[in-house]
Amino acid sequence: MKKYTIADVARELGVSRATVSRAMNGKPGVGKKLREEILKYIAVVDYKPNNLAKALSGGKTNFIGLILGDIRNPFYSELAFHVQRKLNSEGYVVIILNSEFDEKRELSYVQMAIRLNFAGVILLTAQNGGLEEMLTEENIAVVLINRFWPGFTGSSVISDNFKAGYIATMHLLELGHTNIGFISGHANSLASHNRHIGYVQAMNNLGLKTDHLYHQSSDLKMETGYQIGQKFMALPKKERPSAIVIINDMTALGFMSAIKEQGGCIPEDLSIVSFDDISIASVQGIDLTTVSHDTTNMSLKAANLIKESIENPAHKIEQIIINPKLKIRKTTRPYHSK
Amino acid sequence: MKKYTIADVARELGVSRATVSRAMNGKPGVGKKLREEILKYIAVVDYKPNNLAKALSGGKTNFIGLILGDIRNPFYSELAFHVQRKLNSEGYVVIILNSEFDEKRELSYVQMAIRLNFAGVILLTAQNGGLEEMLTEENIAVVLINRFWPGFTGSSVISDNFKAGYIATMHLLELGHTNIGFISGHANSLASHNRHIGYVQAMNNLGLKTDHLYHQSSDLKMETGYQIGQKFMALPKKERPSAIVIINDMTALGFMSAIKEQGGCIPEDLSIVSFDDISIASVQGIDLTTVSHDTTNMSLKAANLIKESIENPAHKIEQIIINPKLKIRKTTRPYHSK
DNA sequence: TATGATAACGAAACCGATTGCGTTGATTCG
DNA sequence: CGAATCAACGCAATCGGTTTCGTTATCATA
Repeated sequence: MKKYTIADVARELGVSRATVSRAMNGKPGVGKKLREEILKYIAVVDYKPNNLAKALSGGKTNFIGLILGDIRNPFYSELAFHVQRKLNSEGYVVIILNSEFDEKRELSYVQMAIRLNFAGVILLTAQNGGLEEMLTEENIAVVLINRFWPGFTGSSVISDNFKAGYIATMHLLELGHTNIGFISGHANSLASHNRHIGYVQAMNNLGLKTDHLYHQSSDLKMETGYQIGQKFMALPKKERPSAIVIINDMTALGFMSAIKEQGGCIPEDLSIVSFDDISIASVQGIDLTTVSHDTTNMSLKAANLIKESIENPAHKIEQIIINPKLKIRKTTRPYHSK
Repeated sequence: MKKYTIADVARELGVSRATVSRAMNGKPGVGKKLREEILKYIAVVDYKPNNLAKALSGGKTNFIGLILGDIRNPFYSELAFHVQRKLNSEGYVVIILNSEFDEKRELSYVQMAIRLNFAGVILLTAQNGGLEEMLTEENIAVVLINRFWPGFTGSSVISDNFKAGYIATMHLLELGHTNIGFISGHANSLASHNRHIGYVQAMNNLGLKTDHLYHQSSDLKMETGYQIGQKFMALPKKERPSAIVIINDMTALGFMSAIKEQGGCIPEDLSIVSFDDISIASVQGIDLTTVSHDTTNMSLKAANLIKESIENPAHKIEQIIINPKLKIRKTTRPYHSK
C-alpha cells in the first residue's frame, strides 16, 4: 500500500500542491478542466489526504468525540453504535471516551479534544462540571444529550425526562400503588433530576407526599443495583414500598436479581418500572416494564445536529425533545394489600 | 484555556524549541539543570504537546485502534472498556471501531489507522480478510484477540476455544444428553471454528457422531438468536435435540427468549450452554450456564501486549492463551426422556 | 490598441512538533 | 598551554497539508 502524498500527486500532474488542495476541497482558483483531471487522478491512485496534516494546518480534524459514562451500559453502547454508524457514513471518525462518570476524566477528555482539534464533541454523561466556559469560547462544535447547562449555546437532544418520570409513576398509581419508592441516579444528573420531579409531580397530583418514602441513589451500574437490592431485602417488610421507580434498566436488573436471590418475587411482592428500554429488557425472563427513549432516533438526531453545527457554522440552534414511551411488560402488577 | 505551543514555552524560557522537545522526551542533549527547569515550567503552565504535530513529524500518534464487531454486544463492550481504561492510563487514546462484521469496513478502518499513523491496532473481529500483507509490512503494532492467521508475526491473546467447546459439551454429556445441537458463529471465525471442533471431539469421545445433529449459525446478535429460536419451535418435537451449545450469550439470550415465548421451558425441555459469560448472564431470571473467558484478564493482557510491541520494537512475540471456565447456572439439567 | 478587471495558477509561509547537523564552550589529556 | 573531545544547545529542514499573496494570462471595455 503505497502512501501517496499531495506532493506526489502534484508532481505527477505537473501542478503545484496548492492547486491540488484547492481542487480537492472544491475551492475556487482552479480551472474546470484541470480540476477534473486532478480529481480523476486522485480517484485512480486512491489518494486520501492525511487528516493529521490537514488538522494541523487547517484547524479541524474529522474526529468527533463521544463522551459517555460507561460503554458497558447498553443504553450508552446502543447510542454510541448508531451515532458512530451515522457519522462514519458522513466521513467522520467518532472516538468513544468513557468518563466513568468522573468529572476529572471528562474534563481531560474535553481538553484533549480541543487540543487535538476535534471537529466536535457529543456530551452524554450526566455530570455538569466546569465545561461551560471552556467549550463556549473554543472553536469546537458541541451537542448535548440528556444534559444541559444555563447559557449553553449549542444544540441538544433531550428526552422529556419529566414526562418519563411522570408516566412511569402514573402507571404505578393507576395500578393502585401509593407507597412508591424511587432510586435516582447521579446527584448532578439532569435526567435523574427531572425524572424525579416527574415522579414527585405525579404523586402530588394524587395528594401523595414523597418526603418519607423509600429513596436510594445509584451510579447506574448493575452491581450497585444489586447492592441496593440486598439492602432492600434487609428492610422489615412493612417498611418496604409496594413499587419502585428505578433510574435505569441496569440498576433495575441488578436490583431485581438481588430480590429474587433472596426469595422475593417480582411483580408479586414488588412492582418495578425503570428507564431506557435496553434491548435485553424485553427478553423473556426479564420482561422489564420500562420507559423507552427511542435510542436509535436520539442517536440519529444527535449525529445530525453535530454534523450540521460543524459544517454550517451559522446553523440555527435546535433543541430536540424526544418523547418517552412506557413499555408495559411483566414487572408491574396491580397493588394488593398483604 | 490558553493553548501553549512548544514555541511559547521555548520563547518564555529563552531556549530553542529543539531543547524543549529534547527535555520533554527524555532525550540527551540537554543539561541536567536546564532540563529540570523546562520540565518544571511545562508542569506549571500545563503545557501538553499537540499529538497531531507530533505524529506528523515523529511518525506515530498515540492512537490505538480497537476494531471489533459490534459494541452493543456486551462481550465486546466489556473488553473495550478494560482495554481502553488500561491504555488510557498509559497515555494512549483508544479508538473503538465497529466493523459490524463487514470485511470491507474492517479493511477501510485498518487503512485509516495506517494513514493516520496509529501506533497500533487490536483486531477483535472474527473475519480473516486480506489484512495480512497490509499489516505486516507497515510500521504499526498489531495484536490479535481470538483470531489468528498463518504467518502472523505479532502477539495475540486467544481463549482456548477448543477447550471451551469441549467442556461445554462435556457438561451436557455428563448430564446424560446425547442429542446435542450446535449453533455456530460466523463462517470464518476462528473462535467459532475451534469451539465447534471441541464440541465434535467431545461427542466423538463417546462415540457420538455429529453429522446429522441440529446445527445452525448466528451472526452473534440477539435478534438472530430469537429468529433461530422461532424456527426451532416450529420443528416437530422429535426432531429437536435435548440440549444445544450456542456460540455466544447474546444469541442464547435471543434464542431462549423465543423458546419461552412459544411456551417452551428451559431447562426442562431444553438445556443450553453458551460462551462469553457477559455480566447479565448471571442475573436471576437468566441464569445462563456459559463458558467464561475472563474478559477483564483478556483485555489487560491485550493492552499490555500492544503497549509492549509499540514501545519496545524488539519485544518478544507472545501468544497468550486464556483458560476458559464453565459457569454452571440454571439453563442445563440432567437429561430425562419425554 | 492600451488599460483594467478577473480568473488561474505557483511560491512560500504556516500549523506544531521532531531531528540531523553545525556551533559553542568547557573539560581533559598529552 | 594547545589540541582534541564531548556535552549542550541553536538553526533549519521536515512531516503533509492549507492559505495568503503575488504573478501571469485572458478577456472585455473604452
